Amino acid sequence: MDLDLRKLRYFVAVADRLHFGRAADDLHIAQPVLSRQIRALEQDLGAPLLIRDSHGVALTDAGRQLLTDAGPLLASAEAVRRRVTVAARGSQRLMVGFRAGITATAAVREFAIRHPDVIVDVQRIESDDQAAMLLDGRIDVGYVRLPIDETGLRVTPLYTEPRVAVLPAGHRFAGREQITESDLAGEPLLWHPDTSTQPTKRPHPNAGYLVRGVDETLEHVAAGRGISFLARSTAVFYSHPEVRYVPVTDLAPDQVCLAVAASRTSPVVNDFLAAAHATAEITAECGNDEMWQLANGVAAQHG
Amino acid sequence: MDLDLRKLRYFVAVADRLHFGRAADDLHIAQPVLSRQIRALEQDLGAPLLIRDSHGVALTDAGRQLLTDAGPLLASAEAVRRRVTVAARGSQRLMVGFRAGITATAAVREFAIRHPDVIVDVQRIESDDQAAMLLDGRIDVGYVRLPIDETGLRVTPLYTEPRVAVLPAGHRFAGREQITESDLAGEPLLWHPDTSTQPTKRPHPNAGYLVRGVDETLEHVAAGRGISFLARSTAVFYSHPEVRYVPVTDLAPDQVCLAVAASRTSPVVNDFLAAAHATAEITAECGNDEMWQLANGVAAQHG
DNA sequence: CGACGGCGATACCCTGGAGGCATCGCCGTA
DNA sequence: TACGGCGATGCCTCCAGGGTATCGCCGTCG
Repeated sequence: MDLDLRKLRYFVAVADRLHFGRAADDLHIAQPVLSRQIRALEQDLGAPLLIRDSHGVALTDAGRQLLTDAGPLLASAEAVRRRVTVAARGSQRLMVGFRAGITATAAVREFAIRHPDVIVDVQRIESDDQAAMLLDGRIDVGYVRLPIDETGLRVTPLYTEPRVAVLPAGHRFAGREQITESDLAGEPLLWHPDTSTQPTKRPHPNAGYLVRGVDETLEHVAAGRGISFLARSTAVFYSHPEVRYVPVTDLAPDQVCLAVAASRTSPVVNDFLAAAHATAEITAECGNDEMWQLANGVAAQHG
Repeated sequence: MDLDLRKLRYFVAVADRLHFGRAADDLHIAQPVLSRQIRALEQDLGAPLLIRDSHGVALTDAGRQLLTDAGPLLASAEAVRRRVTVAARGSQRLMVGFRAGITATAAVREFAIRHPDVIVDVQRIESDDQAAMLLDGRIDVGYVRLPIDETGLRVTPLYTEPRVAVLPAGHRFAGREQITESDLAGEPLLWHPDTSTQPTKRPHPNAGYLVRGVDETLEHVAAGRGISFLARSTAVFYSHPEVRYVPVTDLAPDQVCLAVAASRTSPVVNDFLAAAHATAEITAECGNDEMWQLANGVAAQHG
């Protein structure tokens, strides 16, 4: 009658690996159990999900459909469990996520006027799981940067800010006042894997380097493994002795948005969204010209 | 580890009735089973959900949170199952829902140019479950009318149309060219229950009459049980010998929107949305002045 | 060409959970 | 004080989910 979320989780494991034995290892169960559970799921849904033949395991149409749907459903279930256990503790809590360079302070302060009883936690988030954290309830509201997979989310734009190139200190453009995108044509670019999309797990072209978060980006750029780009406010917040920032005049600006899970409806969340929109200009100030020049002066003395 | 959707469904039944015995009847299981299952769920979540004392059963904070979250989660699970079984049949299908008075023909035709292989089914929907049908996958896209609970949905406005009063043929204003809202002050108004919000199941003030859908509305108005309002295009499509439509000049217009489940992402759905937006003007024509005058002339001869 | 190894399926067993029925304990009320 | 309503408990059965051992198929390699 009802879907069995455990079987669904098992199916996702098999579909990801396309291999019963290894999936069973991942799940810490024996392979025959997994084999039977998948068959039971197929019977339950009345549709074959996998094709097993001598060439290995492949997905059917129904299997592909289930794979795309199962992740969000499991995330929702996780979010429900998380919210219930939080509600059981009695204290009203709101977890706000923010990408590097964004300060939620103004919105939190504004929100606290209306809800002095609600405890607001803030947590930094990264591009590769910003959507997942919203969907599975680890954060209630997120200051996110595009691009983001909007599936299951409600995303509203807040403001934009220019982007800067991240160059090693010895780079030929490192001292420039500004450059254009075409100046950097052919430069090796660090690849930021985005696991928020389908977890197809193909190796990314960084020759094995995992680039996640700003600090790591700066390290890799400093090490000469490639260049990267950052929103200007992020560049204001992070400096590195071996790294220089140079504005790129013709690069599409970075879009900062507010995001919540679409299924999430609560007056507390709505009031925070209102507060965040009301204080958007203050939030945007972190990356304005003044802050940029100030930080740039500091950075210039740094090296 | 994973949430058990069956226990969740059981919990919703108990929370709705606030009575174990009756909830067990609803679920067609014995009361002791239900009692144990709820305890198991509480243990599983690590939080008490219900307070049982001599005064009956009440929800805790955690229980309230779970009740609000459980419905959408169960609907999502249902949607997943439905989509998988449809995908298993191989044929690409798209179910389009539309409220009374709206014709999806133009969008369907436009969509068919791009996707001749996709079978487009259309189905009329009502206000009281338009959101639920989107959330549990019975329809993929909906031409809906506001108000609608946007939780878990992606709703984009299409067009607006004026609204008309629905009056019995013998009403003192039945022959008027137009009236204002204040003219109808004090008139008994039919109440349309909206089960899409919390199913609190309190009796609605219609003295026992269930008013659902346009045809029933017309019957009740004709019987003199009250007056009602309809979007003009709906009035164009439906006529009744004992009922007259009169434009209300100062009533807020009816907003027609497109809606999809927020978790639903598929190129087919997106293409239909694009087609629907592209043909919005054609769709809106059903309620324009010309159609209205034509229908009104017919209706005048009708009586 | 036969032996072997990888991999999913099957056989069989054990335990725990979900269902049923009968009954208890509590409490409000007649 | 007796009774009735209601949720909890005790006890049984049965099946689903977990394990181990093994089979059957097939590709590969000596």
